[in-house]
Amino acid sequence: MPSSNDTPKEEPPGISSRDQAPSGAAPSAQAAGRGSTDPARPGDDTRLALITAAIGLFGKKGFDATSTREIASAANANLASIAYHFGGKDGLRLACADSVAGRIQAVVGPVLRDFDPGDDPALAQSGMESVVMSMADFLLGRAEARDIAAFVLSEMTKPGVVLDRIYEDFFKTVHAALCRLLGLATGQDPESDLIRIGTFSIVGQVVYFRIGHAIVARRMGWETVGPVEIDAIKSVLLGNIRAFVTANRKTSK
Amino acid sequence: MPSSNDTPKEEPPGISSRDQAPSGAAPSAQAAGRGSTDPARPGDDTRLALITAAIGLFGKKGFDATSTREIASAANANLASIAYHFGGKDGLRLACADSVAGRIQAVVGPVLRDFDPGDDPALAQSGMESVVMSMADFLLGRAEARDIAAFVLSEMTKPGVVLDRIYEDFFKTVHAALCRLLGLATGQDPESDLIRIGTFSIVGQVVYFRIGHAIVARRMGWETVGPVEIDAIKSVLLGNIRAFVTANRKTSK
DNA sequence: CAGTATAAATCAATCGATTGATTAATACTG
DNA sequence: CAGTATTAATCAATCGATTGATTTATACTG
Repeated sequence: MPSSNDTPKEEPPGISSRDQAPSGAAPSAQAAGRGSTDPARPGDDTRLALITAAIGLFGKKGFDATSTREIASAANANLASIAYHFGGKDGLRLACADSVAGRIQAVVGPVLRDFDPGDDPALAQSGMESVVMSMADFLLGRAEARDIAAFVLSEMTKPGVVLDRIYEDFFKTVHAALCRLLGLATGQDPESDLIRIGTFSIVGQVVYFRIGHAIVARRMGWETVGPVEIDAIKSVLLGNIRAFVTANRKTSK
Repeated sequence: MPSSNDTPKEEPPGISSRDQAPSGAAPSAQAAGRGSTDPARPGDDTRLALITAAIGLFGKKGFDATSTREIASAANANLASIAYHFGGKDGLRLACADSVAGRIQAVVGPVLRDFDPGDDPALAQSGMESVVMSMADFLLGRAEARDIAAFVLSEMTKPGVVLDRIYEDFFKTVHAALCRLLGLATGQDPESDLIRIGTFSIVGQVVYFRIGHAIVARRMGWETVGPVEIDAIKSVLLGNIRAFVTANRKTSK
């Protein structure tokens, strides 16, 4: 038995590198539902169940308020499986960040990539509007999205590895794409302070209605935030986007 | 030993009712720095130190991630003093909410109360603008305000007694006052959905730049968020307010 | 295909450390 | 001295992590 046992034991899978989308042109079916064909390793069930349960609990109660026993119980898994699959609670948090970033990227990525406004400002504006409206639907509407959003937002305030990853994988790309649209719609430089900050101010509104939805609902006299209430919010958001474009449209010169 | 020991023990001071601003026309010096004159009970030093330390730690690390020992140590107080003064960790959280609500109310309350735009839309708009600009300065600028804001925002997501109190003491009043101004500026009904949601969308932008300041700074290439960067944000926010008023101004009719 | 060896994954049980809370004794103050 | 306030010490409970054993799935061999 050698004494220089530097590596912990036998390196459980996926504690140091990314877990999903392992290589460049990987089979995209891995992150999705249930790959019954090829790369369905037996432990992936537990992996996914743990991540799903953790995102929900982290979003609802916060990271520190959620115990590993709670997560394992919600995922119908054993307590030790967290350490086995993710190296520990922090590894699970990171895996949740990857999962969230990957899922959102899978939804919003193709839309932003395939949508080419050319040089048509009106088309760019309508693209911007539809993206923001989709964001609002996602953040305010679906119950599963609430957990994801709450998890991301809880990680947004505290700097760390999770924030780095979410930023690189999601925020940077999406924000830059939106700046392209808004810049084209207004005729401004997409990377100007006005457009970059303006884009933040627009998406910030959507985010706020998720964070403060309890306060908003109370002030509005809403018992729940259903489709009708979401439409009311979206109506104002849409007006704000158009007001921004109108107010900041560069005169032809 | 009696068996029907319903009341916990001997009811330490201030676990059930409000502690600060006990009556209506209370001396406003109590919440402020150091009342060396009259109602300075000996234990108030520890009380205030605990609340201050707790707000800072709750804001920075979150409620659940902050231990009572950490708070007591930061406040140079004994661990048991938390239970003595506030009945427990949850009581301290509630006292923090009271303190925050009281302090903000003391700052923003008189401004909103004494400012009477009459029926001048232009005056109402400039009032709205200055209030939002002050909010931005407070939330983005001062370091002490960051803890307060972070504490409030961390409590905003999870319903509970703290949220109730903050809402009643702060959000409801301020939001209604802002709606008056925005309604007058646009000529719309201050309690219409448009104005109420629109007001949320405006203050939501300010809040977002506090929550997402790490992401914003990274995307903008800012190393720190100093006065220059705050001015850049405020410039866009000001433009958004004016764009909202312009876009939603009711034609005289 | 049968039989064995290896690896991956799950399991119950337990570890030391830390949590919030509580106690009894002491110090301060008017 | 009486009441308020602070202190050190201790409580049961729970935390994240780890262990060794066990089960399950895959690979190898003849």
